[in-house]
Amino acid sequence: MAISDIRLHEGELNVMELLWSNKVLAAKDISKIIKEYIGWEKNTTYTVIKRLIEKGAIKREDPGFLCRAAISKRAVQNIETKVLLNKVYNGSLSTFLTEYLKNQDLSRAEYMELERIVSEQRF
Amino acid sequence: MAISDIRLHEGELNVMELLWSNKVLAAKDISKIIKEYIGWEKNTTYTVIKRLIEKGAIKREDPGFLCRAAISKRAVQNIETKVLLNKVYNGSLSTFLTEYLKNQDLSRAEYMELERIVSEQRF
DNA sequence: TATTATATTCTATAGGAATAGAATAAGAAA
DNA sequence: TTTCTTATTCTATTCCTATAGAATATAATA
Repeated sequence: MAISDIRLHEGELNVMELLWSNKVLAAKDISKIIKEYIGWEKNTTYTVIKRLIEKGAIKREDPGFLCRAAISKRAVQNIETKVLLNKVYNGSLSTFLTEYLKNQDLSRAEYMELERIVSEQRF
Repeated sequence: MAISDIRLHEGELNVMELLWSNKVLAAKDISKIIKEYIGWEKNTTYTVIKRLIEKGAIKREDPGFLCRAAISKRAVQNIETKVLLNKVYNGSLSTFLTEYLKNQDLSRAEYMELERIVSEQRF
């Protein structure tokens, strides 16, 4: 599966977020952390980890059942964003901005923030 | 179900797009159009229409099994966008712009277009 | 009105996602 | 090395999506 085809959903992101901030984590520790913060039974976490490995989003290293992200957060952001743009904005970032901003009630300060972001990125 | 809870997926959007551009359409016509453009069997389309009615995205009017969108495209765009922002951008539009733009290789012209959009919306 | 065609509903299958119990394997402790 | 605990895998349930065949109802027409 090409990286650009890897789609992750809510549940899987819980695990990935941990890996994105921790480089490497043992499956058992992931399951403990998630048990604590999200409440999943360890089995649930293992099942999700398994699927993430199958999808190619996690690399498993042994011994220790160590998990390492095999896809960057940035890549996931890009994929998900493209999916959204294609889904309801005609695939276009401009359309997105035009339409979405219309519906938001941003303050003047927020607009200035956006302007700043756009112009900064330009360089 | 509150409108803001209505999430639509690809298949359902095929139908909704038709309704957003046509005000009212009979189910039978929707099924013909979709059969032609997407290839779905009429039964498939009817099943999807049924689900959309259950979800509250379509209002059915009889006689004639007329369908009318009960949720605007704008609303769907907003919902889906919020979902994306929450999913991978921390719920923040600024984060989205910052991160996403980093990964795009936009031309100078495209940036100017974005700047224009943002500053126009401001008024 | 009997027949045919079309519209509509019902039912069903396969697959993915969410969730976790049961079973087993491996490591720690006695 | 036996026992207990923890880690890991297997199996299963429910729910949703995608898809459409079969069945029925309705409308058109001969």
